[in-house]
Amino acid sequence: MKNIFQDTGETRKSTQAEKSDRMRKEILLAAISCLHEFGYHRASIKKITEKTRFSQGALQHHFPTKEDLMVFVLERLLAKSVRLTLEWLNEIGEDKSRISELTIKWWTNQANSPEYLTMMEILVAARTEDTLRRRIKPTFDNFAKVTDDRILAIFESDQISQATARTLITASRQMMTGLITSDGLFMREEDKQAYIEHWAMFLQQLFEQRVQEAL
Amino acid sequence: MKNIFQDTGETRKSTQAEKSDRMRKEILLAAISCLHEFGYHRASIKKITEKTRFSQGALQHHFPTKEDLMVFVLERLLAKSVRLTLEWLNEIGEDKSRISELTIKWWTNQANSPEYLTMMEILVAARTEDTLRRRIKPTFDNFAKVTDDRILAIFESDQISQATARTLITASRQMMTGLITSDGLFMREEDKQAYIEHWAMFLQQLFEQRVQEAL
DNA sequence: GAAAAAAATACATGCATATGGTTTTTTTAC
DNA sequence: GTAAAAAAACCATATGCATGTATTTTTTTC
Repeated sequence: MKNIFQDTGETRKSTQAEKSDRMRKEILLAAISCLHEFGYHRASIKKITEKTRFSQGALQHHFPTKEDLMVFVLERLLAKSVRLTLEWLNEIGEDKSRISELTIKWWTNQANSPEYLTMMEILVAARTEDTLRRRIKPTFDNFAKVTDDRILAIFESDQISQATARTLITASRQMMTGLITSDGLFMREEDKQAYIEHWAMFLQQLFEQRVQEAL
Repeated sequence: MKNIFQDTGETRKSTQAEKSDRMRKEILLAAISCLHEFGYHRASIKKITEKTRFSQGALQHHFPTKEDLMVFVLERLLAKSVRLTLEWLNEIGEDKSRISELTIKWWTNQANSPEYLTMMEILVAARTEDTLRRRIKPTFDNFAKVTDDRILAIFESDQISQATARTLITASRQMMTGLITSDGLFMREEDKQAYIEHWAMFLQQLFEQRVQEAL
């Protein structure tokens, strides 16, 4: 809990809360690293602990169960993803001729990153872990709603229909998800990059209704 | 191994080989069921065994390690998927006005099936399990090559370029993969269906170069 | 009926989660 | 400033499960 006396004029910071925050941050980074390296089930509490300066007991003081930690990790990662995605959508709204460039950027900065893979690991596990799935559902519903609203707002008075814009943007994200979790496993990095670039160019032309030349 | 005496005139069948085959088939079904229900890591040898009429020792006589079994399951599933996908591509080649209908069919019969989810479970696990990944790589490379060749052949002399056709078809598959493993976790079945139908209609119009009206 | 293969049984090993109690550090109150 | 209280961190361990091995029994094949 934050120090509620912070704005009473006192210069003294809440050391305990600070330490706690720093520890949770360090645990978060260690957990992401392990999930990315070992996958959900082989990312054990022990391995995560070993990547921090702390003991297993200390970690389990903050997160009594592994599921608690995983929910925390997913919420943090998804919050960041929401922020970046909204910024990204705003950039598209400002200048729709940059869709191609921005799609490639989203791939490079988001989809093709350890953090995104980490989210996928947790999500895939959540399919078969009922309580985990129930706990992260609200976070995800919020992500879906917030981004969806923004897409609708951005393409409100556009040539392209809102439904089409939504389908294309959603399809792009899902496609990249598929590309990192399965199809991309055996592809070379440069082939994935080339594929994304082709897709991005294609999207640009669709949004500009110049598809005749594209085909 | 098949009985090499089958065509010597003897009516007696190779009982042992037959039993062995039937057993592997039963194990395959049990493994798919467990992978679908529990995910890769919680689908234990014990649980799989309990879904068959056999003992754990019997199963481990056929598949000494869990990885051996997983490789077998993936190879069988992927072989079936290759067969269905080639049939599907042929249908598209025969009548390109059915792309919309056939895309929905591929979703219903393939992507949105327990077998496909099972493959995804193994694939996601393979990202972080090095030896498993190495063992299934050839199978996957073959899938990629065979389907790619067929796509190129089908769109050889088409209005739409081969590269574009390949990108769209690959994107469709990757998108569906993303839809079942992550994005779709919290979507209602009918919303996923509606989404796919919109995408399918969209694809159809792209392939027929009537995108102007679609937007 | 003997040899080989398949199937069942029992078990050893290792790891992962989570729990209980203990020590240390930090905060609060006098 | 110091003592009590609370929080954080640590340590040891119980419990359970999963994999894989070794041995025995049954079935099949020749």
